[in-house]
Amino acid sequence: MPRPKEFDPDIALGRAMELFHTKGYEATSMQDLLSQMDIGRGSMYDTFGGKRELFLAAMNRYADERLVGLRQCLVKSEDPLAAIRKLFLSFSEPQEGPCRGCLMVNTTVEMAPLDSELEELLRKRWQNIEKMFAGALERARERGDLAKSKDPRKLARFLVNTMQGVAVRSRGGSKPTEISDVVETALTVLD
Amino acid sequence: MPRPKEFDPDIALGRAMELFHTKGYEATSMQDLLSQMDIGRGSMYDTFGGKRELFLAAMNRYADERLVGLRQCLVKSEDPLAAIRKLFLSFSEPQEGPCRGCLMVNTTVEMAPLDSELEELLRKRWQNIEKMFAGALERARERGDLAKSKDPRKLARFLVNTMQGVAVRSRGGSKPTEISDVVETALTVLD
DNA sequence: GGAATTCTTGACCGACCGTTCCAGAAGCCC
DNA sequence: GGGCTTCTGGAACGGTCGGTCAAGAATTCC
Repeated sequence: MPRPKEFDPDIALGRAMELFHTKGYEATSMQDLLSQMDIGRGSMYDTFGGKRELFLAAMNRYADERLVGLRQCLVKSEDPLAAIRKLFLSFSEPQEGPCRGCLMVNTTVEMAPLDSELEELLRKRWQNIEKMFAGALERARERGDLAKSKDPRKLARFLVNTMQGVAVRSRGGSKPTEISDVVETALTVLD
Repeated sequence: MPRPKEFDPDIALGRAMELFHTKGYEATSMQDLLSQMDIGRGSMYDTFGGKRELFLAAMNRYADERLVGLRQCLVKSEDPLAAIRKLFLSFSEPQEGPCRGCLMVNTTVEMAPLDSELEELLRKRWQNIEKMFAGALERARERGDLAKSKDPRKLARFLVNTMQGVAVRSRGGSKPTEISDVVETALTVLD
């Protein structure tokens, strides 16, 4: 039997995720990561493989967590339209800590055109989110909360686009009132 | 009198701008820049100062050009609302070359939280653009093309947010039809 | 206790980073 | 042409990059 690891890979990955979220891929050095994860170089390369692999793992974990959150908010909700409204209005609440935006958006902007594998991965993730919104909107339509004339998929794409824009603004340091203006206006398309 | 430069700083800056636009700040090396700009190291540092200064110059030039384009489209238009519609619909036209998005959005995402000087610069730029939209919407309202109940500044923020989202999607490799869905839906808030 | 296996630590690697510097070329004025 | 000044090209700088590797510590099985 092998000697057990002295650190928890999940915790270390979580710390790496935070760092990538804050600084992006290129601006984060291995030394940054190692000191933040509090493990040695060897442990890092043995466990995760390398910087790129570590980043991919962090990205996927972030996306998974976001997806779970959205699913809980959208799919399991009894009133999908109200859930969407609540979700978007929550974007304009002031958040603790520095403005980091959304790691998926940050990565799409920083790396998608330069890394076709990552681009494909992100495309599927965004599609997945879009489908979740489309499903919720479809349910809202069947419940009679959304006009029959509306196209759920088109609306879903629009909502995702609004989220992406808000993520940019958020990372740019926009004040909550500005974001509030945006989401309130965006939500009027559901009326 | 000094010996004249053998290269045109404007052209060199334009080439640097393209490279930064495509690859971002961190992922672009001085060697990349020098070979693309086709000048020597010394000339570069004498003329522009360094990588960061070069980037700032490139950013400002890009923002200036974008601003001029928007001004021509929005401020000088006789029918502001139609101009806005035309502008946004143009986003969904297929574009030549690789998907690079918008340098202002890319920089906001990559660097704003890590560089307070750049963050402030970008904030002013975005505000400027927002004001231009707000002005056009105000004129549309006075012309009777926009309902009196609409808030031009709120709408302007929303439109800028939509642009930012579209820039993200564009850099992520979205197809024109997807972007078309987004802008068509977004434009319905003007009705 | 001894052997086997795995984990940890940190020295070390070549490559590349952005930057500096200088010798020489090239233009202008007298 | 002589004397400036500026520009050019490339060598060289220290530092840091991501990654490798080996020696020693720690754990389990026999």
